[in-house]
Amino acid sequence: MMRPYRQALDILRDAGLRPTRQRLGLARLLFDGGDRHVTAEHLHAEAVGANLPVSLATIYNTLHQFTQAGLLREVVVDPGRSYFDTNISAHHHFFHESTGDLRDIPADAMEVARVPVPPTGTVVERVDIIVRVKNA
Amino acid sequence: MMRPYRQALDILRDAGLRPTRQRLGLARLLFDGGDRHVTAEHLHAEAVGANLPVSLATIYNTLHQFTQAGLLREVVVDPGRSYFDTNISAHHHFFHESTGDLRDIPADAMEVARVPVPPTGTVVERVDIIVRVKNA
DNA sequence: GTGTTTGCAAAGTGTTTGCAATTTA
DNA sequence: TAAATTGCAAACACTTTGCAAACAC
Repeated sequence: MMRPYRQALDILRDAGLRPTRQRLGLARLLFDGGDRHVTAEHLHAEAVGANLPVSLATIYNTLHQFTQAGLLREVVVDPGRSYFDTNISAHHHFFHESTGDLRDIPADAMEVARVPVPPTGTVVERVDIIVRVKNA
Repeated sequence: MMRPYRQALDILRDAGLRPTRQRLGLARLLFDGGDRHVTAEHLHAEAVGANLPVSLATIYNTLHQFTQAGLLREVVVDPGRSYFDTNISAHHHFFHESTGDLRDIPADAMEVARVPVPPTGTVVERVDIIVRVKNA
């Protein structure tokens, strides 16, 4: 698998982030393959398991840098735990609180009729829909 | 203002919660007046300011007991901070990340067309819509 | 009296920060 | 070599827990 390396390199270049070993490795883990939802802890375990020694501090730094660069999107569904989503296009989420399972709902699978006018002096940044599910 | 006391008492009775001084006081702060959004810290400060000495531990206990009793609803909008909403009917929220301002959107002010089928083995618990706003 | 509730202080989570050592360009 | 990045360990914010004292019934 050589191609993902090149891709990761370009992704970082385009984002103006210096392509360090850690960032390259994390970018490959995150952006190779399909859409992913990760927590810092989760990504850290995965990186270490993939022979990419990274500190948790760097994981946090990187997740925030990637988010700021528009490569990731933070999803708030759980108090006290942040999820990051590699799918940055408009879409929504299913969330299973007891399992922590988070998965995408394509934007066109649901539709919001009439977004209300926001409070004076503010503008809408985005609309997040979380469909909370539990075991049947 | 004597009436709220009676109301708070009944609320606790109906919920099967022993009407202690702390719970009565907090119930009055929360359910007297209109809909409110509070954090634990916020409610604690308010209680202490209202001459109701309560420990933060009790605030947390009480917020969870009230939530479990269906008197409050937890709103997840901010990683690392829990909001509790005294409006327990179906509705949605505006959230201003930089100010922490959280306010209700009446259920009938927006409409979700087509809620997608949840993952196998799960059922929809509820649908939360958060309209994230920022300064214009 | 008996079981519940409270409050303190300690412990726990997930996250951020300061700073010296390392790495990149 | 100069500037950016890493990683450790300490610090943080918020929340939970253990347990003895206080309280409600």
